[in-house]
Amino acid sequence: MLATKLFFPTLKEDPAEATLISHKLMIRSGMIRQVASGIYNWLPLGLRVFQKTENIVRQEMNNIGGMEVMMPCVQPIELWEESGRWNDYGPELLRFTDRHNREFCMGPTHEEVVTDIVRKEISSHKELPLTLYQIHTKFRDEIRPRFGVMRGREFTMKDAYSFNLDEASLHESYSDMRNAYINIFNRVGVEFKIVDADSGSIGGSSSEEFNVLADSGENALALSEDGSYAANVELVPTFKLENPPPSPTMEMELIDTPGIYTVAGLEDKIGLPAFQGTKIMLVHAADWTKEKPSLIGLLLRGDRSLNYVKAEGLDEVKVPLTMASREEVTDIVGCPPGSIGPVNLKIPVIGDYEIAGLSDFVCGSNQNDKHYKGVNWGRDCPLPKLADLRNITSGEPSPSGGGNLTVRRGIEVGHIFKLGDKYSQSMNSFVTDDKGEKFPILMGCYGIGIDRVMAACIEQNHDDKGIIWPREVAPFAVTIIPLPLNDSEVMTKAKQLYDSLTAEGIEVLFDDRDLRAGNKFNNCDLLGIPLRIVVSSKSLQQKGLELKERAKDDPEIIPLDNAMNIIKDKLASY
RNA sequence: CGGGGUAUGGCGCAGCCUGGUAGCGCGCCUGCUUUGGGAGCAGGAAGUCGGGAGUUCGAAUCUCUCUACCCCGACCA
Repeated sequence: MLATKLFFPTLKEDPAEATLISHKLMIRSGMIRQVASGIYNWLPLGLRVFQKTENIVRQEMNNIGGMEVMMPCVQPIELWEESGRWNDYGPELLRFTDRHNREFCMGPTHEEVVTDIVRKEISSHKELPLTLYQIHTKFRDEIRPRFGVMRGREFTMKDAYSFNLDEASLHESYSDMRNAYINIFNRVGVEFKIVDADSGSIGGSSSEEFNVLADSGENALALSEDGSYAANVELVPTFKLENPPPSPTMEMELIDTPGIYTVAGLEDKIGLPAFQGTKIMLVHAADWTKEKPSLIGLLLRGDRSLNYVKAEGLDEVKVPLTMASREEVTDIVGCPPGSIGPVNLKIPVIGDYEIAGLSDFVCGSNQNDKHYKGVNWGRDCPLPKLADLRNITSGEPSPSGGGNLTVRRGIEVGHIFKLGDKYSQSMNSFVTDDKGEKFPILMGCYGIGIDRVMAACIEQNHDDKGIIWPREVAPFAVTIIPLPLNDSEVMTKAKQLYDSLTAEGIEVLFDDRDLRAGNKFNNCDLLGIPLRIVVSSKSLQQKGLELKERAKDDPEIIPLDNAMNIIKDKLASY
């Protein structure tokens, strides 16, 4: 490919709309441009990387016997009513009507449609197991799209679905898929962790997430020292305390705390350590209705954060978890949020296990601008019902016993689920087994966000000059820069090398643009192409070429007559 | 949806407080020089100042309103 023929509008400066490094670099290198919030154009250079990523996924899916299909983006309401998700899925599901006033949605995922295919066409156990997949556009009307294609509304997902007769077969499909994912992410060139995960709105029994480790990640992962335990913090259990709290040493006392409505505020202004404080979150109770709002308080130690998944697991709490509005709190409790506490609170409270260990603690007084200090369970306020409510933090012991946990950030790029018979039951997808009995087909579903993988890959592979693409996803393997353009020997040799590499199936960007060398070098670094070859009159005098790896600082001179082999070796080792 | 912010040539920004001629850098076009890490000089083109309404002799600037985009929170590949 000649650089003069490639449309890749690069930017010297960071675009104003981007904050995340991968987002900035994708725009600056001319890979993508935004069309609307969370919706992007893929320009030629971006699409090259996109298709390479897609093809790695496709190859690995085919390797485990997956069969590619393509299902529609637009899906009818009927299928979603059957599965029950027309109600369960919130405003994230983009719904609309056609000219005949029939209702449709843009598919955020394809369980319903794929189940519909299978229930109509498969009726015997002899036709199982079956794995279907597609690489296709999805639409989720995210509340807040951000970070470029990392969290877009329109995005591309590889979604695979396995259909199995029994648990053993499901498990086999699941572990094949798991291995395929490991191959995929290794080939894409990202460092990742597989963690146990919550199965969320998709439903199903067990699931694992593939997370690319990156500080910018939205997931928090708990990893044990010895590697024996890895889970999304949403899932990591905490336990009842063994020991009773220390004996009280203080009397309960009402103190003035004007303008202080947060634990951080107490810490700043009256020097209270956050772990001596408490906080209470008021959420909608299970029997909450608009007409009759009823709330429940969730009490945590001041320095802890509420775990939403655990909270939603409580019978008393409305799902999805909804924080009470300021008005609801004021109406029901009699004072606005920020000064609420368990002493004489009029609504039920569930406390995190850990609060049982507190004595002489500080809490809100249910009067504005005042807190209690020196509060003790039993004497001043009954100990509430306890449950596991909080997120684990770095340094706590692993549930597996394998040392302490470290919490790290990760970008979720893949998720695999055992769905079981959730969709088969609700959508009536059954097969007859060898004894003539009917069983619901067991399903697994397996997703990879293609766009997200690319962004995550850049998060892990860049420097201050630009992207450093891993070999398999790089838009080109090699750039050739002839210097100067008007030297006929340089051009001849450069062209010969270009032709030889191209003939070997190696993708080369030939920079024939009439630009200064510095422009080309900087562009080349920005685009992140693994190998750069400079053919110059200077190096030709020594019968050599200059070769520089993107990931390394210094170039080397390689002999012209052996250049092909050296380049091929370099690429092979990349 | 709650909170915060931004909107001015293609891109990045200043100007707004204190109303009066729309400016800078990069990019773009022409010419000359230069030519290994985002060149120099000279000349040039390009802006409904996000939309609408209002105040005013006069609005990028003040007021109201709408919209879009970005950031922080609840969602997920």
